[in-house]
Amino acid sequence: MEQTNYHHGNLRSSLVSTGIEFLNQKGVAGISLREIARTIGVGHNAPYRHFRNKQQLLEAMAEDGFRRLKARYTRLELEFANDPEGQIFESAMHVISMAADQPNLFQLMFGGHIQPQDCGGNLKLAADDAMQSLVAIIRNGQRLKVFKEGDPMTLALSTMSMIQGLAIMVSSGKLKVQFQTQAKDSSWTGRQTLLRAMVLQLFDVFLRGLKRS
Amino acid sequence: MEQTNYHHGNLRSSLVSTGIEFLNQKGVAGISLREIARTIGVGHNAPYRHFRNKQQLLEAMAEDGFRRLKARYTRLELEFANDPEGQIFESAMHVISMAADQPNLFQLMFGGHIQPQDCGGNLKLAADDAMQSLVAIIRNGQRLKVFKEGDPMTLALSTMSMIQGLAIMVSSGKLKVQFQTQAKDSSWTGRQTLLRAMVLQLFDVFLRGLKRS
DNA sequence: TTGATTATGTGGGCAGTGTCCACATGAGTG
DNA sequence: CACTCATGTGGACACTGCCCACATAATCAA
Repeated sequence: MEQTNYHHGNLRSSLVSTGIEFLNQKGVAGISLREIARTIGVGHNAPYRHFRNKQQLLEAMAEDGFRRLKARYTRLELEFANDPEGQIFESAMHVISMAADQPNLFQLMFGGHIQPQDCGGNLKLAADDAMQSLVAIIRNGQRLKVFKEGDPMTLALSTMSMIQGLAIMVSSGKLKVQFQTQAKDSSWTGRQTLLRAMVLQLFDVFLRGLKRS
Repeated sequence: MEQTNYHHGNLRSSLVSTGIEFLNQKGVAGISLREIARTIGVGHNAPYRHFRNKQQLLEAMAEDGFRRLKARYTRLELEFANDPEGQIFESAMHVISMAADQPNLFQLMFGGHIQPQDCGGNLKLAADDAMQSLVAIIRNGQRLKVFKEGDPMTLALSTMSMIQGLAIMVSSGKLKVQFQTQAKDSSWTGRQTLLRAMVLQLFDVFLRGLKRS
């Protein structure tokens, strides 16, 4: 009897998870507190015991996404130690494949639906952590003479922008066409390798620069 | 008597423009067909004579944004002829300052709220035009030996990603902090020059590459 | 054990929304 | 003038977020 869902139980987490399900299926605009409560099998007012607003539920869902993102970041940071280029590319790849797999969640996280200053700092930290990791990676890469010199913050912001941009293009479907038409193999791993190849090309421009010489 | 707004008139364009006003003030989620109709002074069903859906009104508003964007693009393309780097930077600057001035409109245009394949191709063209312009600029820059060689489409996609990423960071307020705290001069031109300086720094990383030499 | 307090879930209700419907009105055309 | 068609009107329905008072289960003090 793990989940004592009789009359009480682990709501809140149920709300968040089925919320994310609905998010993936019907987009941010298609989310309804009442419908979530209905499918969980609970009164239409139960969610208000765990979230003050619909907005707060959305923030909790986004926070869940940020948390997963950060967990993976730190794993990659260890896995590719002493390979800053690998660290950065794999981080980018992770964000981008998340944008490909769960475009709506990505849109919720980065589309301006969330105002980090509203919720109790909990979310703001999660969102900033990625930035902190990036700065650290850049700094390490500069020490190893892999990345160019200069203000690490500026370099990190540029890198973040590039990653976000790629992810946005993927999540909004502007890149999907090209790597879907090629994809005879429609399995997840198939799509993943194609996506990887494409991002590799596009990210290389960023690493080496658009200008000549 | 330009606007015969008595019983008939130029609705549709009124709907779009006051729609954009509401968008700027209250965000995408805060837009209500009924409220728009109410403030225009028209029945709550009048909009349905011009748009099948709320969605279609949103698309029309986004299309308006795309149109303005493209108009500026072609102007810049002429103004900075034979200066591909200038063309690209000014294009980026334009997108980004739009993201700064009207973050909600920008979010509507690129945040996944619009499915270009839905509306009658009219919007899809407007959105793709920017891409076409970029490819042309890149090609010209390659001819002038300013940009590196390689598939122009790939280079254009990278550039587009970088621009989008910067714009997203600005519109979602992740960069606002830094260039607002510095801004003693809070006038539009003041903010604009600060924004310009910041983007210049960040974009330079993209032009020269993150890697060392 | 018992009794009170707190956390959690329930139903009713209200204003507001998007969308469908039948109807009204006005402009334009034969 | 009559007819048609584009455009605008009010009514209605299901649905939503959120507020209220109330019910129930868990927790804890005595």
